[in-house]
Amino acid sequence: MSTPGRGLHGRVLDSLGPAITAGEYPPGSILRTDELAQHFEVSRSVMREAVRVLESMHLVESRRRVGVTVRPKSEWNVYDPQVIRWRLAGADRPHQLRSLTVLRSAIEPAAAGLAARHATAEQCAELTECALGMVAHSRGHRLAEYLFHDVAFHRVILTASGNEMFARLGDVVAEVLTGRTQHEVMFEDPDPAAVTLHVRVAEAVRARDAVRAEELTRQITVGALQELDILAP
Amino acid sequence: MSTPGRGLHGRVLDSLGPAITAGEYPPGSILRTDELAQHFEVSRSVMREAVRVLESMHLVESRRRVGVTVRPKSEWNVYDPQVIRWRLAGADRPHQLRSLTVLRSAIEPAAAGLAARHATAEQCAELTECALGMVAHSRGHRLAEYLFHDVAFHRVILTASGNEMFARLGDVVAEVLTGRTQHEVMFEDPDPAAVTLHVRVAEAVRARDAVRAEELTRQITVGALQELDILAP
DNA sequence: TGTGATGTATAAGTCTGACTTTTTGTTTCC
DNA sequence: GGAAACAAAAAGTCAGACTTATACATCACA
Repeated sequence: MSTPGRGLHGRVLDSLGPAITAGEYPPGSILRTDELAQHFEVSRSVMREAVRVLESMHLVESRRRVGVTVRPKSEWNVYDPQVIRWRLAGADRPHQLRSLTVLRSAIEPAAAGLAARHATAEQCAELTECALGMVAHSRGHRLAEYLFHDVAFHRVILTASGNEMFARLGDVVAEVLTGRTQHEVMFEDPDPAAVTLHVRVAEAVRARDAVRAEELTRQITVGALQELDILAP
Repeated sequence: MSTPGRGLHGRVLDSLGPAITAGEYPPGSILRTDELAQHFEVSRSVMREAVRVLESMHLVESRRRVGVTVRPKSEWNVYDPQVIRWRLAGADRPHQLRSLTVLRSAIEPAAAGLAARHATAEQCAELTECALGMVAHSRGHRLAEYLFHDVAFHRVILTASGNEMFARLGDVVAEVLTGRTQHEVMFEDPDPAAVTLHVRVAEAVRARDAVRAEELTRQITVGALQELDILAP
């Protein structure tokens, strides 16, 4: 997914990023560019580029005569899609998944309300199509196809809200939904109630009923939260 | 604010970042590292580091034999504090301010609800202190002091929610509130109703009344949205 | 003994030049 | 007209020399 191996510095990041976000180098740890460059068998310039990227994510801080120090978790740019992906791939995946689901439950109802006001006719059609796709694949262990339409549905909602900040959370939601299907338990077919809710949200948006779209979406996110509570109470 | 002039590459970013986010180089524009390096009078290595950072923000994409192309706005990492700052300093400041205020109105009520459940005794005390500070400076054009306590109040709420994603929006909210006071109109003393609402939110959190804290915070954010509508309908 | 000035080692920061690799666009040839 | 070979362009990589800021230790002086 995304951009794998865009140069040497990218491969260094794919290795160092997850290590830092996983807490392998605890906050306050001091790294030295030269040592890192040796360890990853790259030149200093490549290593410096990688460090610059980590610095822009507020994962590390580079200071003269000191080295590259790992910053406390509370300062990380946790909205950076790359950071999110690293953390979801690491040990605190459950914790991260919960944080993001709580975020979803705040954002998506509001987005749905706005979508009901601003969605274009085309977006309404897409929404209905996605919902129907979910229905069509909600039985018989067609999880991959179901997920595809589920992700598309939420992306359309977020985009149709007309708010760029909401729209950019599409990747995050996709990551959460995908993660839930792939790594977490999802033995059985999706909850029929959830499927129905999606269909009704699509209807509400098409009917320009902002209040109903918001409330129904809230029910979807509440369901997602409950699902987490069942898995890790 | 933040980290001004952390090296040569930082100064290049301070110049190039705002230019790109302001649309000075429209999406699809092609820049060349060597030319940029000449233009900014820095070495290629410094320029490359700057480009790497812009790349990690998804502002540009670097491809061999092509150059550094500016990505469409829809792909930018709009949650990156640096990007937010650049955009707030640029021409589409009003648009950005509106997006962020809508985001606030989705996040903060939810955060307040969680804060009512999870806030420590110390955080409750801080909250009350902030609210009282707002009251104390709500008259007589003491805008700077009022702002200080306002920002602190919202930071505590977001932190006390216990959700790291919410907590990291503290800087964004601070930026919005500061921007409102500094650049936008705020001739008169703050709205007394808003001040009262903050006091009542503090009370609700202390009383562990999540529903009330959420509802009162919603009223604060609704007020913020209305304020924007009055300024730019 | 404490405090301020001085010195020094260290690691990041910067620059330069040469070389490699990928990719695009053209040209050639069947 | 299409495929294959070619050439040029720009990013990517590397190595080495030099600069600069700064933490820390040392020493002098009060």
